[in-house]
Amino acid sequence: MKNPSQQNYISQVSIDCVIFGYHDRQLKVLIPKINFKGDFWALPSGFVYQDEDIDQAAERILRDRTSIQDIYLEQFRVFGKASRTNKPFLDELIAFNFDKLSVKNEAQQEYDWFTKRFISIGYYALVDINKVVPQKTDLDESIEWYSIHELPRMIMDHSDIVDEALKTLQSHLDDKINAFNLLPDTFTMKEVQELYETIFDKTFVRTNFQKMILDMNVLERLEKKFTGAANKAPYLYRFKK
Amino acid sequence: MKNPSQQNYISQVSIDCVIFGYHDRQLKVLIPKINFKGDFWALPSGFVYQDEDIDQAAERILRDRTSIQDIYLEQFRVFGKASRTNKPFLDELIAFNFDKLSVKNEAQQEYDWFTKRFISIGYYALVDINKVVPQKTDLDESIEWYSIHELPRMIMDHSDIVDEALKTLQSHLDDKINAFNLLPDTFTMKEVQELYETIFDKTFVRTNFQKMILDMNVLERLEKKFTGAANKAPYLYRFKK
DNA sequence: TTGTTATTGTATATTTTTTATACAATAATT
DNA sequence: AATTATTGTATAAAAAATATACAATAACAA
Repeated sequence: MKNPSQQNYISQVSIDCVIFGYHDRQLKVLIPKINFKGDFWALPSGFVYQDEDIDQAAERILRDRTSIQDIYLEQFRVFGKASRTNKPFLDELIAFNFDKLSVKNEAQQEYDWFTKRFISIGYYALVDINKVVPQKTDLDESIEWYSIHELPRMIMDHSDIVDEALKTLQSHLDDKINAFNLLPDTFTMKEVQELYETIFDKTFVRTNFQKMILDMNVLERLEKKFTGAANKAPYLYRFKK
Repeated sequence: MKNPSQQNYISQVSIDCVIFGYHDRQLKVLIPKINFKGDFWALPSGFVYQDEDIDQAAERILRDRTSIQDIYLEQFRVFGKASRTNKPFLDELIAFNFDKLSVKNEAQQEYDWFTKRFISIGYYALVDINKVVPQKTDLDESIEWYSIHELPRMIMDHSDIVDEALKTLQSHLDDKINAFNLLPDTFTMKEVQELYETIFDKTFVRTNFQKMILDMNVLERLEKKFTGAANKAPYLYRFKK
C-alpha cells in the first residue's frame, strides 16, 4: 500500500465510521485494534480521493477496513475542532514502536501529513451482526464488536464520535432510520422489544409495544416459532421490503 | 486582502451559511450578489484557518461577509460530491469580466486553488431581520434578503444547500431550534402563528395554536398592543430568557 | 351613550391517541 | 386433562389533540 501522503487524497479531511450491531441484548460498535505495540483502538477511518464523492469514500473505507459492503451509511456530523489532530496518538505509537519504525525522510513526510489538523465527517450504519463477517486488514491486529457500554479507550475524539452517533440513532429511529436493520431476517416480537429497550435504555409495556410496532405496518407475520418452552409459541415476523 | 491560496486555509474545505430571516409573512434568506459583471449570487461562504475550529470559522465568515455576529450558528450537513467545484462558475465569471481580470501567474495560482473540488460544511441560523443590518463587503455588489420562494439563481449547489437547511429548520423547530429568534423582541400571538404557518407552509387552528404555544411556557405576556383597529387589542408577548 | 364589528383570549366539548388492564390462546410438561 | 409461562388481542382508562362555543374589548357609527 502506498503511503497516504502520496495518494491522491484531499488533505486534512477524514471519514470515521460508527457501525452499530446488536447481539445478546447489547448494542455493539465495530472497532479495529491497530497492529502496533501499545493498545490503540480506532474507528474504521480513511480519507477521500479527489475524484470520489464523500458517500462513496465512506463506503470504500468501510469495505476496505472491514470487508462490510452494501449497507446504507449516513453522515451524521462533522468534527472540526482546531485541536483535532493525530499527533498525540502518533507520538505515543512511535514511542511504543520505536524499534519497528524507520525515521527516514519519507517517514517524516508521512508524519507531517498525518499529524496535521483533520476535519472528520462522521458516518454511521446499522447492520445485522450475524450477516456481516468483519475482516481485519494488515493494518489491524483485530477487529471486534464492543458493547457500547464497554468500549475500549479509543484514540483522539473517537469516543465522542460514537456518543454523537448514538444520539443521532436515538433521535432518528423510526423516522429516518430503521431498527430492523439490526435484526436477522426473521425475529419474534420479544426480540424487537429487547432491541428497542437496549437502544433507548428504557422499558416498554409489552402489549402496547406490540401494538405500536404492528401499527407501523412494516412487518409481515410468518409461521410460529416453536421454542421448546412450555408455553405458547411466538410468531416470527419479517420486515416488508 | 491576501489571495485565498496564500492564506493559511485548509484547502478544499469551505463553509456555506444559510441565514434565515422573517418579514412580511415570508421566510427570507440572506444572499450577497458578488461584485462582478454577470449576475452571480452566492451564499456567504469562506474557508477554515488552520488554527480555527469550524464553528469559529463559520462565525468569522458570517461576520466578515455580512457584519452579523453573536448569533447561534449550527452545522446541518456536509456537501461532498466529487463534482462539487467552482470551475463552471469561475469560468463564466471570467468570460463576463475578461477586461478587468489579469491573467498573470498569480491569477493562475488563484484559479487553480479555487477551482479544485471543495467539500462544504453547511451552517444555518435564524435572526431577527430588524435587528441585524447586513453590510456588504467589497467582494459584493449587494446583500439582500430574498423570499425563500423567490431565490435568485445561485452558483454551484447553493440552492440545494438552502433546501437542506429549510428541511433541517422544519424538522428541528421547537426541538433544538427556537422560532422566536426570527421575531422581534415583542410580538402578538397572531404574528407567531403567521410565522409558524410560513415555515411549515400549512395553517393552524387559531385557538389550539395559542394553547400550544402558551403551554410551552416560554413566553411572558406584556401590556396590550393597541392597533387602531376596531376590535380587541392583542397582548404582546416576549420570549423568556 | 349605546349598539355594532372584527378580533382576541379562554373554556369546554369532542375526537384521537396513548397507556393500563383484562383475558383468551397455546406449547410443553405433569 | 390440568398446569404453567408466554404470547396475541381486545378493551378500559387516561391523556393529548382538535373542534366548537362564547365572553371580552377597541374603535367606530348612529
